[in-house]
Amino acid sequence: MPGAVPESYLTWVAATQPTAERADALPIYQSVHSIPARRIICRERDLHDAVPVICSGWAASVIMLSDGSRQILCFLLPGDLVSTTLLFEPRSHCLVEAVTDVTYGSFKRGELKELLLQHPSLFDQLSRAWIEEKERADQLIVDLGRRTADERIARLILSLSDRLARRGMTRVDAASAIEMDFPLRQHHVADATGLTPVHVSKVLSEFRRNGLIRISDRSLAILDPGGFRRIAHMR
Amino acid sequence: MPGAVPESYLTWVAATQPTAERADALPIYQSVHSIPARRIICRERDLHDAVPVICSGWAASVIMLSDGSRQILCFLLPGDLVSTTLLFEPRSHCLVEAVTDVTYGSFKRGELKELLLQHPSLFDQLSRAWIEEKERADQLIVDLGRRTADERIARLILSLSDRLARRGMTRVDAASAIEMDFPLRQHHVADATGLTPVHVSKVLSEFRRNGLIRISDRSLAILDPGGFRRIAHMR
DNA sequence: CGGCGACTTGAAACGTGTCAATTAGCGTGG
DNA sequence: CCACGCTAATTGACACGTTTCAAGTCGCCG
Repeated sequence: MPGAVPESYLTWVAATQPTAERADALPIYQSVHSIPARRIICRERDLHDAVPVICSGWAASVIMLSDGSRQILCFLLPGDLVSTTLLFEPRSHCLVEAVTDVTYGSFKRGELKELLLQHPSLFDQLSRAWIEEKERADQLIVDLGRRTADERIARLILSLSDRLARRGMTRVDAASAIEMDFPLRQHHVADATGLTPVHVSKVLSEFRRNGLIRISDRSLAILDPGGFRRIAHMR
Repeated sequence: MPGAVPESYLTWVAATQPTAERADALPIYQSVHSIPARRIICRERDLHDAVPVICSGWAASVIMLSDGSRQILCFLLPGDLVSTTLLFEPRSHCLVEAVTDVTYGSFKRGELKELLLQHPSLFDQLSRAWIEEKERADQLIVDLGRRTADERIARLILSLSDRLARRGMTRVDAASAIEMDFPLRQHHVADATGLTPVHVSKVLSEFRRNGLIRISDRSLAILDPGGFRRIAHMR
């Protein structure tokens, strides 16, 4: 069960339940919650003694500025810990917001900490989550600091499609186009890439005109993965 | 001894040496190294079984792009772990480069991991380092995504001055100007803020013209801390 | 039917990048 | 001692990418 999908919450459960009980009997979760789209899961400076893990749906961690502009730090997909720092301190330093309807489970921090010290495999898994979280943050820094709007947007889409693929949440069709659910509004893309919604619209239109992607009805297809990756990486 | 200076390597030593031995007898370090300015401390994809901690001097972790441009992820000051991810995996995903002459000590990862599990206080200290590293990365994301050149540069300077102040490495003069050593070249500032060296020069000149800062001989003074902070935060 | 949010499109403004010329400082070697 | 070449920094003119502003479409829901 574990292994192939490092970020899956099933993996978390498997690691904390070495007796191989079923994933749907989740005594490790303190509780499971449902949140409708656009609602806030936790506020910055809120205190929580529980660590949320996304079970279904998409969410975003966001930092708000005093002038009303927003920066999305990362999108949270099913299986993601909301933030590894929440394992160590109860205060979240950013807002977590549901993009779609979301369900999430919560670990009690205290219990988790004990388990952590007892189960080396869980410890390793946590380290991997930490490393991955940090590497994504660093990549975003490079994207925002040194890449054009086209590159930023293409890389956001590709990074999401890679993360979804690892969860088995993408389809590849006959023409080898990669298709996935894509619930983000253009303002989400703008907030994540440091651009304006207007410019995001222009870039996506350009991508569409060039036959690179197709977007319809909250789903996105990468029609030319090779060409799209080329746009994403090179200057 | 510990407490007040969370990032100081003295703190690290104190925590790993609860018998209160002197900091200059460092059996915990596998070794201590000296590196001249501009030289590389570790390369991306290098493997290391040791975790470096800066003892003196400034360094930078850098990501290089294929077109030759660079993004600095963070500056490393005395007492900083080069990266908390190195505690968990031997592969560094970015370049670490000495800005000034640097000395650094190395922990053996294996030994450190054992100590970590035995000493809860060391564990807490590590969590704090981790949280701080992540918060700085997230702030940089916001700066690069949502702030102007003036703001980015002012915030870089202020963040460095705050970190130095916590180490007792700043002076405050009669006119309450904050003074510090500032070994960065303008291209370092450019690589850290996602700007070009030319534009950095223009912004710094503007700051100087407005009496906000003074730069001379590798040292920087914030002449008007209030005004400077105002530029840094507000729109 | 009216209103609202998401998206599109075009024109103009603005911030930052690029290019080029110039100066200053510094270590090296003749 | 000076000439040389190097790197760092400065400055101005211009180009380019992105933002801002505005108007307009479309689909959806009350």
